[in-house]
This record gives sequence, structure tokens and C-alpha cells, in this order.
Amino acid sequence: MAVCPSNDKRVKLFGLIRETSARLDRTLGHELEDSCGLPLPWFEVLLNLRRSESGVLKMTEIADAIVHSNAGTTRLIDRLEEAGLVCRQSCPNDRRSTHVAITADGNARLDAALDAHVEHVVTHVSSRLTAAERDELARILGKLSADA
Amino acid sequence: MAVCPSNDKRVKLFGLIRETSARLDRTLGHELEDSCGLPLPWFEVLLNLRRSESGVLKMTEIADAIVHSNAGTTRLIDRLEEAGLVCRQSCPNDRRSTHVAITADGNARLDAALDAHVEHVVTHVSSRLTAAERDELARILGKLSADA
DNA sequence: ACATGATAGTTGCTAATGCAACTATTCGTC
DNA sequence: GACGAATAGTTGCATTAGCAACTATCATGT
Repeated sequence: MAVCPSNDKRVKLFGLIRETSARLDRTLGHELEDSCGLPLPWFEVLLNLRRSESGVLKMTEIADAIVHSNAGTTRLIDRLEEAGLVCRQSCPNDRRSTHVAITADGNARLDAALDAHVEHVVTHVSSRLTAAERDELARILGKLSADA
Repeated sequence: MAVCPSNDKRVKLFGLIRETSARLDRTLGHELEDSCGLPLPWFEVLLNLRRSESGVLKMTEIADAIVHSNAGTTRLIDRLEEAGLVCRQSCPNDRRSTHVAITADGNARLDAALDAHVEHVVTHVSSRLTAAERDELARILGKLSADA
């Protein structure tokens, strides 16, 4: 096992993914919270609910979508429900499962947040890249996000 | 303020960055911890110390490099020091500042972790992309990570 | 030299997250 | 149809992280 140098190209690539994402997360998270009072994880939940065909998502689906543990998702949904932005519904087919739906309040908050968020994304991401780079970045990341 | 659709291309791009990074973080974090008993943030600290010219970094430099708050970095370095992987040193020029250096133990642990980590990165990142894609990804992310 | 402001780091407090263990329900197999 | 295995979700516990406030030191202007 040869000792790998600290600036190995592969190690650096992963570090760059991590660092870039962390910085954007922090910046856009603060901006969203400041402009809408909505934490980024809450926004991600609402966004995924809006996108879902049936209008509801199961706890596990949410956990997977936002890359949280099931336990963390339970508490996160607790807070969102407490705030009145989503509501739990019993799942008719499987009594183990819980459906989560977005409320009218949640939809309104999401609409406002989306407008603000797009502005932030444009500032910190879109405007810094060419259209070709944006497409290429999405394509490459798509290959990485495929499974794990 | 037109309401932006939930699958706006710009919103999706940011979401993809976030999701991809979060998944890789989780996977590689677990693998590193399992194979070396080293949490990913510890690894990042040691890596940055190894890369530094002078062999030491100031607290603020570490905080910036790993994208943590100063407070979080204080506690993180506390734990690393407790474990004997780094040590704090007084800074001669500025008595407000603290230098952090890697110890012999820290170097040994880092060497082992690097070898394991490279393997994990190859599995989950490098091997899934062509050489051209890897270069392009690094180039594009570099443009995003420039400032914030 | 001194006052004012800026900077480096730490600490109290709170919030958010994950793991392991648990309950309830469903699925598969005999 | 019943028993064991697998799955969905929640809870206890501990860890980690950030914000705001604080101390100590340095830099600047008068």
C-alpha cells in the first residue's frame, strides 16, 4: 500500500465537490433563511412534495430525497407539521406507512421561497457559469448521483 | 414576482449539487470511519495541515478550509488534540492566534486514511466518470468555489 | 500614549442530526 | 393460516454544529 500524496488528483476532486457544496449550502441557506425565514431543509422537503405526482410522499421517500436518516426526517417533519406547512396522513394501503402532504400555508411559503431562492441561485451559481457549463455540470453530477 | 416552477432548471442544478455531495459525503464518511476509525471532518483537518507549506495552520484558516464556523472548529480541534492527532502551538507574531500542527500519530493516521480514502473515491467518483469528465467537473466546480 | 475599532479564539446555550433499539405492520414460506 | 423475516416509522441517547456573547490582543488615528 503505497502512501498516497495529500494532493492526489482524486482526493482533490472529492474535496472540491464537498467544499463547493458546503459553501453554497451555507450561503444559500443563510440567504433563504434571511429572506423567507425558511431553513434550507424545510425548503427541500416542500419542494419535493410539490414535485411529487400524487401530492404526497412517504417518510422514507422524503428521507431519501433530502439525504437524511429516517430518524432525522421524523423530527424534521415534526417541526414542519408543528409550523403548519405539512400534514401527516394515514396511508390506506399500508398501515405502517405515513403520507406527508403540503398544506395551503406550505404552498404559499414555498412559492415565496422559490422566487427568492432562484435569485440566490442565479447569483451564486448560474451567473458564474456558461449555459454549456451548467448543462455539463448537471450531466456529470447526474452520473455520480445515480446510486451512491 | 412570478412564481417560479418547482422544477426550474436553476433550482434543480443547485439541488443536484447538494444531493450529490450529501450522498458522497455520507457514503465516503461511513467507509472512512469503518476502515480507519477516522471521521471525515478529522480527515479533512489532517489533510489540510499536511498540505500547508509551513506545517501549521491558524484556527481561522482551518475553519475556512473545511467550511465550518470558528466555534465549531474550536471544538473539532479540541477533539483532535484530545486524540493526540494535532497539537496547538502559540503563534509568535500574534498572541491572539493559535497555530495547529499535525503530530506523528496524526501523520500516521492520515497516511492510512489516505490510502483507504483514495480507494473509496475511485469506487464512487473516479470510476464513474471519464478522465475528461473528471477534469471538466474540477474546472467547473473551481469556478463556483472561487469565493462563495 | 490612548482611545476606538477590528480581529482571533473560546465558551454558554440551543438546535439539529444520526445510531441503536423499539413497536407495529406486512410479506414470504411452510 | 401461522410463524419468522423484513419493512415503516418513532423514540432515547449522545454527538456535532452554529449563533451570540465574551476575553484577549492587535491595529489605527489623533
